[in-house]
This record gives sequence, structure tokens and C-alpha cells, in this order.
Amino acid sequence: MEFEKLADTLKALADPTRLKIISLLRTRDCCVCELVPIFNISQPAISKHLSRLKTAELVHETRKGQWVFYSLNEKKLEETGFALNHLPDLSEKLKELEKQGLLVRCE
Amino acid sequence: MEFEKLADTLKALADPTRLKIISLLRTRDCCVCELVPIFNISQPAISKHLSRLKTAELVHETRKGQWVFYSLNEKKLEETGFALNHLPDLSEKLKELEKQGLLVRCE
DNA sequence: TAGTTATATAACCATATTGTTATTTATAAT
DNA sequence: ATTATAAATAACAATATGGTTATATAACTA
Repeated sequence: MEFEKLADTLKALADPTRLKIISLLRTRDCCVCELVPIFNISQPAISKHLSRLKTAELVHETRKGQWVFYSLNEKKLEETGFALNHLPDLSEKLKELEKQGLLVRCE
Repeated sequence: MEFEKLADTLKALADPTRLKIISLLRTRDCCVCELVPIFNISQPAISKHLSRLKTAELVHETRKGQWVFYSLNEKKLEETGFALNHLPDLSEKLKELEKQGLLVRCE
């Protein structure tokens, strides 16, 4: 389960446009119409990228009048970087293999 | 460019099977035939996952007789986690928008 | 040399991703 | 009420992803 969830979050991050959006949100909360002129893609494309980030809980949205402002969830971003270097331990699987004599012995 | 490269590395990481492989390699170098019985997918599927990780420089391969052993590139993994929290700065883009009067002023 | 084991590659398929344009919904302004 | 602006959703297309089975290649074994 843990691996699936982390993989989902990493998928949300694994796109240059979304990484750039995250970098921009680090500077300042932004609404969709501010992000659109920065990228060479359409408004719906930006909107979908933000929606993907929101589903992954990497950003938070707040409506202010006719605008929707997006802000970065820095905690989630930090957690993800941390998780990469602290993956759940699967050494049990290797111990099981060893019991079954399935580990390769060379040299 | 930087964003594209990071996105590529994250794509290589953004899969539960590959994350599990990385966790296993943290314990011990493994060859393909050891990994296969741990997962419910075919040998070619495992082989392709390893190939993907190798292209991203997240693992290194060494042939030992008839086996090919894969080892984790811990440095690359650490760098990636670090990069997530130190994305290149794009605040210039927002400054440009400001000059053009394209930033939204509400409240 | 022939057979076996380990791994990689090829060809293929179903689904996901990422973009597009057109349209809808929500809010603000005239 | 009508019009304009911001953002989301729908429908679609091209490409990427992740699996399969069949086959090729590499190295060991008898």
C-alpha cells in the first residue's frame, strides 16, 4: 500500500510543467490565469495539471472572487522527498527466498 | 532542462514495482532471477523495470557468470529527493508578469 | 557439441498521460 | 438581465506505460 501511494505522489510530480508550477508556488500563491501565460499550453491543460497536484495533496486551492488561487503544500513535498530515502523495508522477502534456497550463490 | 531531467528521474521512480525493487536493492544486490519470484509479473517485465532504472542511472548492473546483478545508486536516489526540495527558482517569470501588469491583485 | 539456465529483446495489447478545442459553470461588472 | 472573465469539464487524439507471450542471446554444464 505504502509503495502504491508514494508511486502515485511521484507520478503527480513526474512532469516538467507540474514541477515548474510547484517552483512558482514556492515563490507566491498563483491563480490559473497567472500561470497560463508562463507556459506554452492552454488554460485547460494548466487547469488539469493543478487538478492532478490537488488530488495528490501537493497543492491547496482557495477561491477569491472569480479567481482560484493555488498554494503549495510544502509539508507534503518534503515528506515525499524524505519517503524516497526511507522506503519501507522489504528485506523479509529476501529472507523468505533464502529459506526456499532461491538466493543465488556465486563465488 | 533541469526540470525535464528531474521529471524523467521521477518517472522512473513513480511505479510501485520499481520502488520495491529499489527497497530490495537497499538490502542487497540482486539478480533478475531473484527478483522474479518476489513479484507477480513475468521475467521480461522485471527486466524492463530494471532497464528503466538503469537508464535513469538509479541502478548499476554487473554480470557475474550467467547472472546479471543490479545494485542501487544511492547517490542518485539521494540527489533526487534533495532536488525535489531545491527546485530551480522561477521567480523571474513572476517578476516579468508583474512588469506586464499580468499579476492578479485582489483584496 | 548439445542442452540448460539467465537475461534481454520483439511484437503486441490495454490503459494512462498529456495535450487539444468546444462548452459549461461561477463570479463580477455594465 | 446581459455580458465578460476565470476556471473546470467533456470529448477527442497522439504518445507513453506496463503488462503479456514468443524468441534471441549469453554463459555455463554434461
